[in-house]
Amino acid sequence: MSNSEDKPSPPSEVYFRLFNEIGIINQLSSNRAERAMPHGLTMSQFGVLNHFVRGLPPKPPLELANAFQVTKGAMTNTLKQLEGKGFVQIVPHETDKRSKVVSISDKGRQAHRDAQMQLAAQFSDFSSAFTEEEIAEQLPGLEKLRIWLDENRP
Amino acid sequence: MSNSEDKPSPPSEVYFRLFNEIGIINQLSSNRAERAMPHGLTMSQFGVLNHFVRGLPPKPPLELANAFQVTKGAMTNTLKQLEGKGFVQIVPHETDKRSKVVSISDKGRQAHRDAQMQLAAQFSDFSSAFTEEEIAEQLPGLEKLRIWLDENRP
DNA sequence: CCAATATAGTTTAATATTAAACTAAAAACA
DNA sequence: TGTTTTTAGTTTAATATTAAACTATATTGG
Repeated sequence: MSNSEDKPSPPSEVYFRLFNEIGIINQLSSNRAERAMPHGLTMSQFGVLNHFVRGLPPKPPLELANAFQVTKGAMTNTLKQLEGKGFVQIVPHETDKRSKVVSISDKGRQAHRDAQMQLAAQFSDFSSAFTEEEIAEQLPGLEKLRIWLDENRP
Repeated sequence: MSNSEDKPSPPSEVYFRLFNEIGIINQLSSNRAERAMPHGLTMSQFGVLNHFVRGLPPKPPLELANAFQVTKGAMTNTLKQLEGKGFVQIVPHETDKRSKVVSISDKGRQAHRDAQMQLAAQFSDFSSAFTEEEIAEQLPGLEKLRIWLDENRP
């Protein structure tokens, strides 16, 4: 819809198109994913559950904020919601009284499983349309971009 | 940061990682781009200017909302800002009195040029790190994804 | 040891966005 | 033709997010 012209591009055009495509894919896929979320989870909340489900150890809110590249205030809000639903525990840090430690609860793990089921259903047509190999081919290039952008934040 | 484990993935894991990588790249690149924006432009506002600068003809707000996949209300807001800055004109539709027609102004074209300059500067280190060929290789795969997701919105 | 500075988390005000209600005009249809 | 239903745009209330101010604790450096 937005643009499919074949004009000879000025040099920087290729970079622009890269981020444009990625932006559109992100919007379309996020829209899909959000519709699938159970338990009134937002994508931000799901992201936190996912983080811990992947085996990463309990950690303070600030580390989570950094990992997800949001402000401390945003993470305060996200964690408040998750705690309210009983999906995470938040306890004082043992030695540093300024800090806290967040960990996932059994209820949180179950909610994450539910969410994964819904996601799989919501994206079943997608996974029929694209083979795993086809997708896997894209990953290294994207990872390289992601790593560079992460390590060279302005 | 978020995850670099090498466990044997369950089938759907590849798809998940695809959208995860894309989400992170989008966030990092949007962050960069937003910092570069002059004239108090948001990315949404820049998107509208960019649309018209690419030679697309004047069109009603609803078509813009659809093109950018935002609600009519969001587009009302974006256009109000752009009109306030004098970067677009909004006139009544000739025949359909419910509708309006949006077009870019000379001031809007200049603002877009300014923005492009700033963007080029903000991403100069990126374009040093990745050749055009390298990026161009990624585009067809991404386009295919974008087109499928666009044509198969749930 | 104490004062200055840095850090973790919360709160506040502002903003962009969405879904839904609303208004006005056009299209369908009977 | 006149009534019903769609459609274009705006407005409203709710929410997620950010930047900045603020509080409490930790660290650093005389």
